[in-house]
Amino acid sequence: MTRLKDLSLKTGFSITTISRALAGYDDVNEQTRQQIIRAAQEMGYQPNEVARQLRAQRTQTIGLIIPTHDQPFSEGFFDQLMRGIGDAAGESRFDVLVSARAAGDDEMESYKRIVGGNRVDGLILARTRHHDERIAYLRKAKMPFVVSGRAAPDEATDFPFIDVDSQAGIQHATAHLIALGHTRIGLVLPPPEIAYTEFRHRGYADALAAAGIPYDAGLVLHGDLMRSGGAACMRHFIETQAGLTAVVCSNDLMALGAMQAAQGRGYRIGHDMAIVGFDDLPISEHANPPLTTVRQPIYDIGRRLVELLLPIILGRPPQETQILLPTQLIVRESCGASSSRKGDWPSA
Amino acid sequence: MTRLKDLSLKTGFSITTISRALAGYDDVNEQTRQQIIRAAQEMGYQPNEVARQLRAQRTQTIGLIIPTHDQPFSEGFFDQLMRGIGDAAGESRFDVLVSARAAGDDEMESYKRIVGGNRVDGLILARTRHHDERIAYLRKAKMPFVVSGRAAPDEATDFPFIDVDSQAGIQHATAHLIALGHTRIGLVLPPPEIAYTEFRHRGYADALAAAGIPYDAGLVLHGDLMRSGGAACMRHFIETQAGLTAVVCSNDLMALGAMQAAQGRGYRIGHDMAIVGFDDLPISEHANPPLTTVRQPIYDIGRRLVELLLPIILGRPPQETQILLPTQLIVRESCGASSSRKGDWPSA
DNA sequence: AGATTATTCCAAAACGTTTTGGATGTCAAA
DNA sequence: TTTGACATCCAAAACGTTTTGGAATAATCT
Repeated sequence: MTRLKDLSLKTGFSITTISRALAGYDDVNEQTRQQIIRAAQEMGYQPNEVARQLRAQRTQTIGLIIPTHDQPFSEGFFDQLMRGIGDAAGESRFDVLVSARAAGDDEMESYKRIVGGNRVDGLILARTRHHDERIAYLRKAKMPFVVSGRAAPDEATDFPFIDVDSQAGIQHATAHLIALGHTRIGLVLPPPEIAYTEFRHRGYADALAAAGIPYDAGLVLHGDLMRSGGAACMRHFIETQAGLTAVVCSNDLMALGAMQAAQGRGYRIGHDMAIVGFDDLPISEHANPPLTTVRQPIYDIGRRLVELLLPIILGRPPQETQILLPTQLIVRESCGASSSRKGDWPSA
Repeated sequence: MTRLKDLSLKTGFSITTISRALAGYDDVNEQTRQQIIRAAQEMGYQPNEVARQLRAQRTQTIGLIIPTHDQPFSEGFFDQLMRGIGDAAGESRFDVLVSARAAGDDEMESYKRIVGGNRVDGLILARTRHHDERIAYLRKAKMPFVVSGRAAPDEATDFPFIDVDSQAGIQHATAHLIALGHTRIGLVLPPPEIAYTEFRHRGYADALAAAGIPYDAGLVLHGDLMRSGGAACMRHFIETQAGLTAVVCSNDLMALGAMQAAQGRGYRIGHDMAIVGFDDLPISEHANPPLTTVRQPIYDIGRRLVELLLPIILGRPPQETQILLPTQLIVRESCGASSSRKGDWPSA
């Protein structure tokens, strides 16, 4: 690769002048500049970004560490998030460094290597956990970061985040089922260690309380956010909760798993079993039957994470650094609302 | 952040000795080494990766430039590919630099910035195009790269790649429809500029020829690889090709779009209209009805791209650098094979 | 003319590593 | 007592930039 030194040799000007000419400083003669630019083009000069990074102590790069083995993003989720992040970053000429946690390697090691190793100017965190040690670490390291998802309701959220109001979202979904006549409604939550789990739990409880339906702990299970978890929970419901007619799942993948499991036991989704999900993945519209779900704007979340992070990196943090987006209930067939038998669900 | 210099100040040893102690050289006294390691831990030393990169002229990073605005990856596709890439890269302690092409920015600029800027040790290319200028550039720049998808059949494929045998895949799918009794079968191809388009075209033609069915150019359309394109093609088929009873789509997204369009016109998929796709996205199993499709192992392709690229980067290219993986026909309901009315499709 | 001000250029330092090529001191062998 | 051999350490160079703080020359003003 051509370096400034090569251009210096070729044109006879010093490295300093070459650098300044290309950077557009006005203390270089216009004729000289043209000559240098021509030489740079001829030799196909591209500045060495690594050297720039070292010198400037900035990388023009955003980091994203993705969970992969234990709890991968839902299919269809990462896609959209990454696209939002990539688009917004690209527009500001930032790149995205994606690191998958090496198998057998401690997750924090990845963070320390990337952050301590000065590979990024800022980081995007996904899937907030209780007393998240990653957040504590980043704060101590003074590395700019934004988080997708706030802390659990009983913990302080003293960091910038983008989140959806999933409590209200689940509440709407549950209330919708109640309005359709359901009274025994199951809830499949994410694993307890995930911060947003409690918001979804509360949204469900809120809706029951508003309708005067007693809360039954037997109707609440934790799944693994994957299809298999949703299926397992549904089977458990079927075996232990005879009068149950509807299930709220904390994400679409579990809802799809639950649908399959119920269908496997002879239930007709939207007829003798209602199911709603959360996310509105592209999948869900095409599910069989199409899934009623709580939509969160994943692509947009990706974009806004970057739009929030960049000013923080540049030292101009906006006033609003904690952003809660609304969700939207998308009613399709899996809840039975658009079928003919609306309102006459069997009671327990 | 702590630097070697800080450790030097603290322990009294030179920067050289610190560096060599931590790197495990045997020309440093064991007691000294322990002392240095202890100091490094106390001060939370993390080597500056950027400085390392500059010095070593290696980045331990793989580049991936994703198409985003004009022709984004299918939802569910990038997910899996990225996970395969991330996992395999992580296992070898490589990171992945993902760059989204900035809006209004020429795509080649992204490549030049990343490659010429020395930001990566190697690159993964997706979506080979005809006479792909990216490939020409990378070869000239002597940057290691691997490609997901070979060149079009009439062009030389003189580069390392992983691909699936989509010609055989489409042929199987088409033959399957023929075996079910279909004779007028539509084909929705990818845009003509994509290299693999012609393979899919040929697979379709092969199957027709083997069954003695004449090829009809009116039954072949190009879509945009997105849902909308599949829907548009299906509507066009319905309006212009009265006797058509089946459509082969070049990816699942277009198949889903085609399904919706046909359903919108009153067709019952798997009964009076058969549809098959290509990819086997997670979506497809849950489609309504479940989509018959040609499965390609996307996650595995991601992994193998990395497993092929890394030895090339390290200067030990394997013998086999052009890998063709088999596909698998996944028969579900959208082709009608598993319905009761097998074999009695109306003829044109 | 001499003094000031522009204009145009550049040497050297710095960013944080790793590696090269010794330097220094110690100990055993001659 | 000298000579290697070995153990332990380190100064300096290099990776390719950008920036600092002038230097040299030419143009303009008293």
